[in-house]
Amino acid sequence: MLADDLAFAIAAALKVAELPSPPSGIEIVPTRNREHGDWQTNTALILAKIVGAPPQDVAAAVVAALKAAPPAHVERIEIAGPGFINFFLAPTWLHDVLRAVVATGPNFGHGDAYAGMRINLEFVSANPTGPLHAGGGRWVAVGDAIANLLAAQSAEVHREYYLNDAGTQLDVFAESLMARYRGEAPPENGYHGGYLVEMAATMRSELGDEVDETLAAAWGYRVVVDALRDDLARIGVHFDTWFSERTLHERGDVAAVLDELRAAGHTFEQDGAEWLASESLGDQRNRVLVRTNGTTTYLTNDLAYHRDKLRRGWDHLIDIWGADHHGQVKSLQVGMRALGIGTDEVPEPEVILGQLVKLERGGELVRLSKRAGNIITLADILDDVDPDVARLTFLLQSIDTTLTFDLDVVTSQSMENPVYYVQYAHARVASIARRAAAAGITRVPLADVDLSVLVHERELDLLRSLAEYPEMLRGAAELRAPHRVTTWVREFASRLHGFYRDCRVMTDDADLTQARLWLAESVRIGLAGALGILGVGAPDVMERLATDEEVDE
RNA sequence: GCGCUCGUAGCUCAACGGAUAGAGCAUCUGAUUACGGAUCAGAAGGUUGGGGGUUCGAUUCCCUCCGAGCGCACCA
Repeated sequence: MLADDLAFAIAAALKVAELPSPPSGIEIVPTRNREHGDWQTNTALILAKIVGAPPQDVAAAVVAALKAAPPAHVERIEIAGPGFINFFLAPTWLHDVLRAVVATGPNFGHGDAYAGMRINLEFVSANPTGPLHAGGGRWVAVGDAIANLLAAQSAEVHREYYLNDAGTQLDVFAESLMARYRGEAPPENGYHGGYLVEMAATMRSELGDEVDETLAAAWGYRVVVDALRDDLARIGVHFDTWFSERTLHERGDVAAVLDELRAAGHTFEQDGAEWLASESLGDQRNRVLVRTNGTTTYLTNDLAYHRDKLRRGWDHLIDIWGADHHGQVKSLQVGMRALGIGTDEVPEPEVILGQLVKLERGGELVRLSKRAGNIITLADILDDVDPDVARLTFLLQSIDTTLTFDLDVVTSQSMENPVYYVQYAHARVASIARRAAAAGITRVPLADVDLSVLVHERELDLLRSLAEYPEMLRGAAELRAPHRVTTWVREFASRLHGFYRDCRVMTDDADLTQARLWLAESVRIGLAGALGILGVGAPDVMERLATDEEVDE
């Protein structure tokens, strides 16, 4: 790609100018402002400090050497601002981009930043005590997209769901289910959701009138897990492993972890409980490992769980958690360190924290609590909107920001969702191809097409977006920021719509038609690729909106 | 009180430490005998919460203050 050519040329120029090769911090990137050319580098600004010369002088020396052996496509090189070196390129460099997109196909933009890395990505992992709530959809969409991003950088990615099926929450759940089964109200601290009433009725019809608590717990657990799986399937997310916490207890993994922590001298007894001396390791405070009643805490079990993931061969562990769990991050990492994990070879678990979702309806905040029972589930959302709409809505903004999910806007006014804007772009491109085929116009091999006719700003903008796509994907993967893909694809779709408006593909000019058909094909690849990362469909046709008149009839 | 995260246009949000901070919505003004108008073009809108600091350069990094969300269990 061009960036490599420029980097190579700059490195060579530095040698000629007898300047040191710069350390990290140099960038060779597309300009944001067209007036500054097509690509820019801050090489001279970085080097100036090292060699103790004015940036302008350093830039002048580099540019002189560059001009002696200009990289391909470069028409003009300028020094501007505090010492930027700006490259003005012939449009031919973008025609190369088009060829690269078509040659690579669906995997265009993918990289190898994480080649050889075996990543276990755990996300959602909602307690099996009820249906997924609407806000949890954020982790479904974000987790799946991050998995796609990592895989696009050649990592082997394993999607995992952790079922907390051994704790007291499940007991409380079973008690609540039994209470409903007997026609009573759930216990004070139990689950009051209406779904338990329905479940209890189903249980009675399936299992009869002689159900005891043990049977109810087993049956309820199975039903809830099946429901979780179904909801996830509806939105198109598949987990490779559903890991049961019970396994850890049954196999003795939890006991083994405790023994190791004791042997390493990281535990102590106090107030009848056994503690992890985590404060001395950097945690906010010490944490209980074994309660007074002899049972282990969530932390102890989680340590055993994460170590199991490593033992299963995953060398990089990533958890996606809601911000309400941020207090546990340090405990987990410090605990793993106490187990001797968290070395240079084996990094400690990485935790991606995401801010919570705020649900609104009619401008009013909707308070959600699985226990209180006033839940709005992900299934409720999917009853009203297409999974694509739900997914993109969750992927519109950075996970560092609180997401306000307005149920009225997303459902009743769903046509305003940007997903349609982007999908429409894809449908338009597909439509062009259909029209061409219907008119008997077929694309000749790309090698035989003269792309130099693609000089319209609309055309070049599309190709510029495609040129930036690989670097955008890499950055989104590294930052675990799928919303960057959303931002990119919205911009790209906007450029397609602009192109569509100003540039007719099929004209009497056969050469131009061929070039634009191939441009359309490269755009299709880019749109489909980005939407694929996001887990959003790229339809060839879209149902026409009903007009007001049609609605009236 | 302590900790984590956040604060950008009227609203919702973008912006690898880079040049003149960008989109959408809302507001105003325009565009369609053509490949799907679910579209496009333009205008207006900003002291990036306040104040310091580092840097050639700060929305971005550091300190401090203000404000918001979330944590601070022998629940998960």
